[in-house]
Amino acid sequence: MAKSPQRAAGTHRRDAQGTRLRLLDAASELFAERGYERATVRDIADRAGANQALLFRYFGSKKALFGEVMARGGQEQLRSTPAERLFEVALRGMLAGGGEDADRSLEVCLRSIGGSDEIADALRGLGEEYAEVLATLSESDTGGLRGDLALSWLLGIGLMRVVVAKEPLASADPDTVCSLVVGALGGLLEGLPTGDGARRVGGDGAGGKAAEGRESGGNPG
Amino acid sequence: MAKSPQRAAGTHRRDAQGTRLRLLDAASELFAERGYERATVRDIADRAGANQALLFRYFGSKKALFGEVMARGGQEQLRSTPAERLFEVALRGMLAGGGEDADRSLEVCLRSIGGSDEIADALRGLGEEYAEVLATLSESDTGGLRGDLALSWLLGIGLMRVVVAKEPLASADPDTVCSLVVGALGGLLEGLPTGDGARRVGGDGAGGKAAEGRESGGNPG
DNA sequence: CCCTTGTGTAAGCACCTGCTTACAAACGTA
DNA sequence: TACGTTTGTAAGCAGGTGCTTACACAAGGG
Repeated sequence: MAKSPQRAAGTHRRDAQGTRLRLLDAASELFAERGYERATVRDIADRAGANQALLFRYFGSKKALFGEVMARGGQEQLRSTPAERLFEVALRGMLAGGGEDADRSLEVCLRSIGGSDEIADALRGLGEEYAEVLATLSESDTGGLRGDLALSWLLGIGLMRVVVAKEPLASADPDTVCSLVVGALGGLLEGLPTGDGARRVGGDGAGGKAAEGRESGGNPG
Repeated sequence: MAKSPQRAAGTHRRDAQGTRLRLLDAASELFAERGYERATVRDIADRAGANQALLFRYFGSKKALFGEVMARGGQEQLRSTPAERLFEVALRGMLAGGGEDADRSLEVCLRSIGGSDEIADALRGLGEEYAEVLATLSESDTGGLRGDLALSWLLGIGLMRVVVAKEPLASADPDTVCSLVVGALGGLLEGLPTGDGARRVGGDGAGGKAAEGRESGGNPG
């Protein structure tokens, strides 16, 4: 997987850029799977099929490698998505789980929380950018707080679903989850559209009625 | 603080129960402050004013100590609080932060997430009980999922406020936060009352209007 | 007094961590 | 071929971890 094609068997071709990239990919995977602390440089180098000394030659330290991993992914989604769709896109990305080239930055953060203060700083930095965009969806003077609360829910859902694997959330249908969350969040961020998946909510009882109540209540836009 | 009173200066009285309790308290504090991994047995023993060998004599292993810490606190709140008030009580407890004898179990979980799979199991176990109660607040067939989503928000808020310290959420007024969250959550858990703090939401814009829309929409009780 | 039992203590063990160093093998060039 | 540079490798270092062991002190009883 993700192995350089011009790699003969037995003999090692010298390809600095290639091994650097393989190290970056392996680090991205392992950070997402185990978090910063539990992903050791030996494991990362092993998965990349490289020696750990190369890791330090190319990146200097484990923390610097973590920084490059976080800087690589994560922010394209943030900039290529319009504000009113950012929440649903991020939520769906998290619900879809670790696909081939999915953005696992949030997952990395979630699993690395306890690691060190610098990791918390990194998550705060990424959170600033998301929350800042989300805050624009409310015209209230508590817009910043509302953006934080929306982001909190996003991360909390990722926490329970991806990290803790709590049922029934862990294997719930992404459409259903997205619908419930986006519907309830309409009360916080009035600029949030109901979106694609926010319409069909499987078979729902009285709760769905309340969500629809917000819709019929009129979207002040 | 929390030191046995019959402890003379200089001379050490032999009090197994006392040191056991001091170890338990120190562990509770340090697990909450740093999470499971970063709280070392040496630090715990030091804070308790005891030798780390005693820690292993009394508890067997670090994981067993963690288990006793988690088992001690945490569940009284769960059982002494009626379902429809559980969310707000837990949220307010988390917003209030680590008071004297506050229940920091959730905080411990949040900071220990990445630690090991057993820690995730512990959090899942605690989450089961909370989500199970919250699920009773919806009569929908997606009640379990709704309970999980509410719990996710609770933990996400704790994550961003206590661990990440993201502003403006970190220093936001608990009443305001509680009001916004409980209001928005009314769309998910129709059995959730607006509660004490869910009424006065400072100066709010159109978002509050939507929340009121749910109220006037009628609570199908 | 000696002896046994329970409590507290220091030193150490085996292992793992991030990181470094000395060296071998593959190139490019002359 | 011979040389220097770049890439890859194995071994090791200093420090920290959970946990153990050997031992010193305080009781209580004969």
